[in-house]
Amino acid sequence: MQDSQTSETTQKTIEETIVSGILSAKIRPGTRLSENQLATLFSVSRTRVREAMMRLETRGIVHVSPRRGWFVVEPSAEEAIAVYEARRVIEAGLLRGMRALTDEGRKALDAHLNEEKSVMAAGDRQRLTYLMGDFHIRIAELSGNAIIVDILRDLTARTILISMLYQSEFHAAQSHDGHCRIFEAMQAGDFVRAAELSVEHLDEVEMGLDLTTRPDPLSELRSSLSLPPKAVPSGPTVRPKKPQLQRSN
Amino acid sequence: MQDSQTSETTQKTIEETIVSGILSAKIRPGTRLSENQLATLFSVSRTRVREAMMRLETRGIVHVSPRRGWFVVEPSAEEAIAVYEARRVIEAGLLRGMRALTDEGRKALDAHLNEEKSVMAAGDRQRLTYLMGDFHIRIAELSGNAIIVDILRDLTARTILISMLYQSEFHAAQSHDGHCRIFEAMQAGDFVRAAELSVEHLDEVEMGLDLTTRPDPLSELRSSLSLPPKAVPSGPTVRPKKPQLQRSN
DNA sequence: CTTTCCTGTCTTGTATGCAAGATAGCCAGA
DNA sequence: TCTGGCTATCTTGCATACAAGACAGGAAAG
Repeated sequence: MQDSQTSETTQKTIEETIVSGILSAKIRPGTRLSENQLATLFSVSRTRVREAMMRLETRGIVHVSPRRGWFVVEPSAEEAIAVYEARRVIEAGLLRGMRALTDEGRKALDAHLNEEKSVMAAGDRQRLTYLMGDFHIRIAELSGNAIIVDILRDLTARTILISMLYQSEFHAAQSHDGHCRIFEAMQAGDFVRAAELSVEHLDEVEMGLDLTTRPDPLSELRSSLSLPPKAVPSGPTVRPKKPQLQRSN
Repeated sequence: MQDSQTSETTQKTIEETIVSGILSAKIRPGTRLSENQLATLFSVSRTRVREAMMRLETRGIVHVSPRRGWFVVEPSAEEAIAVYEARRVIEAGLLRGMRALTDEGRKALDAHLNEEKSVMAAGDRQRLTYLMGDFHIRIAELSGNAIIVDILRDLTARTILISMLYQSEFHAAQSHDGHCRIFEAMQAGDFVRAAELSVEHLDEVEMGLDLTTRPDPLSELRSSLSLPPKAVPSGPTVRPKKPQLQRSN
């Protein structure tokens, strides 16, 4: 938008570089992000880097271990479940509320699915990872609601980190199929069906994870000794929580 | 949570103080938040204050005008619409996905609604504003999904800022009624109905706004001169957007 | 060989200093 | 009276210096 400002551009660049690195699976969960290294890399002082890190932290993408360093988050199994649930809620709610698919929207999604197909054939896995996540963001963009787009972008980034941690093999064809079916329902104007398909699709992907694989081999020991978990989860929780939201398909 | 750490507590305190100030309508949109004043107020250096501001900025709650100062956001009419739409999407999606209301959940909501009623009678408007927003957060908490709770908390804060800008009179009784109806549907186990009622409720509140009232009297002139808008909207938008999501009732 | 402790180094945490833009108020000139 | 410009002051932007915790590696003691 306003690229005339030199100042603001840099911080956003650091943030967006890291986010897009995650979105295309170039940055793994747990990656250390040294303030000094990033500072020299972007030719700025640590101050600016820190600001970017703080922002990314509130977006749930990085995490700081006090006086040890910044790390790309490694979502726990519980967090993984929460992320998928949040996506189901938002994406289903979004599709269900849609009324029509414009011509440009149809074209954009069609082009996207074609690219998915060709990149899948070409075997460019990083690009494919990016596209697979981006499909959902593109749907959000159709709604024209920037708030939802931003939320889903961050959730998608976390989803990709989750895949890198818990996904043994990448069923790209299956995902692509799911996307196509959602698109078909949308084209048919059946957004209720599209919402259902979206939930099913996310379920499929989630089911493809092995959430028993612990990214932190010490976590079991840690919890049995009732030590604090290694990562600060998300934002502050004010009241105690009693979980029980269920699948809606 | 982890109150043992002195360090981390302070930043969160600044952030949460401001957010809860907004949630209870004690802080108006457009309020200037001077780094120096906050620093002396919380007995920390500007550095910490800045970090809190950066976080609040990514949460869409404050906004910085370069070298002029930090301000609590004054959502434009377009942003206001987007916020309500996002809330409809998320809250409806959430309720629709719920399966059962636990006993504690029922009690919590019941107690909440009772407090709404008594505070409404007592006429404590700030507390009432807080409660009216908090009802929706409490529903999110029933899902046990911390991600959704955080998202809705921030959206609720923005909603309250929007009310302060565009709401001529506060139809508290109507809102309370809406809450009660949602609760009844939930108790009856009819979450589809609860979702519909939630959308209707948000529609009602949104309809009660006068979105033609410009908070910035110069905005019309500004736009006719095609100057940039006075506030940086939300996060970065990567692709151009074509708006058209519609009401779902 | 094992254990313990110590110290050097690397990390973030925090404060502070200075730069630079924005603004308001005043003063001078017409 | 009105207009233009200058300056004093207040704001954030950014870099840097130093504090302090974490950790690794080695030396010394058993």
